[in-house]
Amino acid sequence: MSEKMTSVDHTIGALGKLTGVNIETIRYYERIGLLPGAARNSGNYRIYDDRHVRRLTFIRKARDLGFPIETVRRMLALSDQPDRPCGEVDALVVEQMHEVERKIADLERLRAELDRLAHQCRGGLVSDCRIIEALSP
Amino acid sequence: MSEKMTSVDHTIGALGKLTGVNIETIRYYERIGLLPGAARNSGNYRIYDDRHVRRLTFIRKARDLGFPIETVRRMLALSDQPDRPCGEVDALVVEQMHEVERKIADLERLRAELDRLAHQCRGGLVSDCRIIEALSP
DNA sequence: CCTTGACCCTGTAGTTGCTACAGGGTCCAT
DNA sequence: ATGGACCCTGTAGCAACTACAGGGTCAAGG
Repeated sequence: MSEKMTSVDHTIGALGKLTGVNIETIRYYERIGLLPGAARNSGNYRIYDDRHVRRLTFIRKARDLGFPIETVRRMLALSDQPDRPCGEVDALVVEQMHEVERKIADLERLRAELDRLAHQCRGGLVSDCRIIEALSP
Repeated sequence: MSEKMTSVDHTIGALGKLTGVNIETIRYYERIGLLPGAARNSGNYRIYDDRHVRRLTFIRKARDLGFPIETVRRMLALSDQPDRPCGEVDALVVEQMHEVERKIADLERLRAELDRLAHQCRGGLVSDCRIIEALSP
């Protein structure tokens, strides 16, 4: 017996439901070479197998963590080379974490600024609105 | 005497330097109707006056606070109607603050997730990388 | 057998907010 | 008059999708 389980085939709609990825997005991933092309049935429908399901699930999880597409591409390439050290993968994760931390810091600064601004409203007319004043030179 | 100060004219490059806005961006703002068109000199150069400087400064500050362009457009429209109440302006600021807070919350969740992931690296081979495992189904 | 509705196909254009050319014209100081 | 800095229009590109338009396919019900 093969050690592989029987592989189920899916149309693009079924794959989308399984992975939570929009159909248009799946086709987009194929177009940019992120997800390998699928076999086609007699009516030219894409037919996906379990490897596609695994790969697209990987992509979705990585995207949900905010990794850019090009990084996901590199991660997939790495995951296809089992004897390379794990360090590069780890580095990508750490870099993404720093990126997220930078964004958080930027937004915290914005939040403080907006908070300051919002508290200046005295409910009068635009002509003497502190918010608009603050944005004017 | 007019109560207006003498208005200085600027080319697009000078306006860019004054406000810290890229020249291409200034032309873009004109194209989308955010900044009014400028007068032209005999060589068809745009010539800006102080009202443009004020308006573009307003735009830049609002954009720096993360307000979407369409919101900036509404704010500018409001600031042109001095006898309307300030409440709508305040509402836009508050909504933007909530938006920023939502984004921060999303990113905090990501950061925690990434942190968890990064700490799983044991420095081995890709074939037994916990990070890649975690992203696979 | 035929129809109907859900599904699928390709290809292209739109989104947001710029940024980057290409291929020209203008201004001014030397 | 010439060189370099500046300006013009128009278009295309970026990220990462999303939304059509205008078709073809499939399976179930009548």
